Amino acid sequence: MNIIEELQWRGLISDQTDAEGLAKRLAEKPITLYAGFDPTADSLHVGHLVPLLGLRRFQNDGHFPIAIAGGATGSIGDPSGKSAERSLLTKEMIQANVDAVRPQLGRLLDFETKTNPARLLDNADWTAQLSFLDFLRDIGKHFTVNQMVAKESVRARMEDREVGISYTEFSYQLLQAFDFYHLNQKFGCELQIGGSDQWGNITAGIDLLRKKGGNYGYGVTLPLITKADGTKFGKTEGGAVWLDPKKTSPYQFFQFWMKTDDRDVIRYLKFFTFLPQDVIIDLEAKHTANPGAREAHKALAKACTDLIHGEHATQEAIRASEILFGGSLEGLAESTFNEIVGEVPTKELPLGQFAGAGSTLLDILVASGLATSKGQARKDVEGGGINVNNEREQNIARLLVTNDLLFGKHILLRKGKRNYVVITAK
RNA sequence: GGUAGAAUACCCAAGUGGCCAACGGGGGCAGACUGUAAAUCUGCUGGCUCACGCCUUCGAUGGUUCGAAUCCAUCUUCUACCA
Repeated sequence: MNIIEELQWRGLISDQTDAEGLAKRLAEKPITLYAGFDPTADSLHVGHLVPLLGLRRFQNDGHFPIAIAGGATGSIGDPSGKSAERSLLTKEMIQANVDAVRPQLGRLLDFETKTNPARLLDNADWTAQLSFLDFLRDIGKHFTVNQMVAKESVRARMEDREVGISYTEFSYQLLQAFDFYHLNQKFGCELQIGGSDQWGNITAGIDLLRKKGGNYGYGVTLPLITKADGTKFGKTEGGAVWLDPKKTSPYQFFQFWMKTDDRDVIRYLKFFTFLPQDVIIDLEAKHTANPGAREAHKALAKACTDLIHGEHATQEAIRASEILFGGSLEGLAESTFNEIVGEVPTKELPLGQFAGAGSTLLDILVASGLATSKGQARKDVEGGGINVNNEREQNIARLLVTNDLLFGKHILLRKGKRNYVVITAK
């Protein structure tokens, strides 16, 4: 099975230019391809994984991947998929974001291999020093406003008279096209992959390749990840699910995948893991036969966490999950409990708060972040949603005292089924 | 620039002098059932309080009134039609 068939089987091809030509080209010899990632935040999130893993899939098949941290494009703002103009980030923020995102991009690609090493570049390197006049003469001349306006991302914004589109964002597609051209000239890059919202930007690049250099380029877009319940993929109560362990801990990351809707889990295995076909087919059979066993969920969560945080962190996340969802804390060894400290959101409070009469459970709930106000905390307790050390507590007058501390220092609070916070007294 | 209309809690949306912390829907949180799933049913959904109650909130500011989301004035922002 070749790479395209593999991607098709996984449902990872949304659209492609010249499918026949690309298949033929790939069969001849390894291709150089790229995908761009604009540093809009100080970390990538799970939504970025699809194109990033896409690069890796090509690399695994012997091709040369290039990941672009978009220091230049990120400073302009891509209008694709955005219903309103975004405010610009400062140059300092962009640089900080690029610095943060680079190692994340790097981690998923292989730079060491002798046969087809990956490259990691910042498009600011070849865009920043280009003068405005040169850009207009060398690049702008090859585009008609007519075709630029026809792009979905631009048209949508032009039709909405309230929001409109700035000249800055309008120009985005030219910058991205220039990237493709530059990479084509310098590294012989012939293929660009990206999310399905990137179609217009990719074809703009292919056009530029042909008009300016007489070269032929290909484009493949990957699907937007959807959820069975119609909500947006990659979001939780706390916002996006980040790859940075400081923003989303490995335990939380692991749990994110564990919570996947049954209807989505097989698709996600195909999208987000490198597990081979036969393994996924086997998991699908098991999942269909006995969904309650959650075999597919476990495999998905493990594979994804391994990939992003490494095996060691994954084992800790699995261990913490087993402890927390395994049942009673009865007879739990301190060393075992310590495994979940820091994995689960942990809040340190002064030991003095538990001395003597102690503090009210309500206050501690607010301090832990599990409840947003005392009123909310009271309702949660009255509603039976709060567990202290895994035992339901419905008394709103409950005080937490030294005696409640496990091993003299911890209290395990839980709201609902799976929102845990470890309180550590110091 | 002129005329008419609109602005309500996370979102949509009722309310047009006291019964309004404000109907209803969505979303969110929790409970039951389960499998850390989905669907379904139930409760909650401004803050403080054990509670009576108190405080803050209906675009902004000022006013009328015993009493205002509701009436008046000014301002701001949006919408529609006209220029």
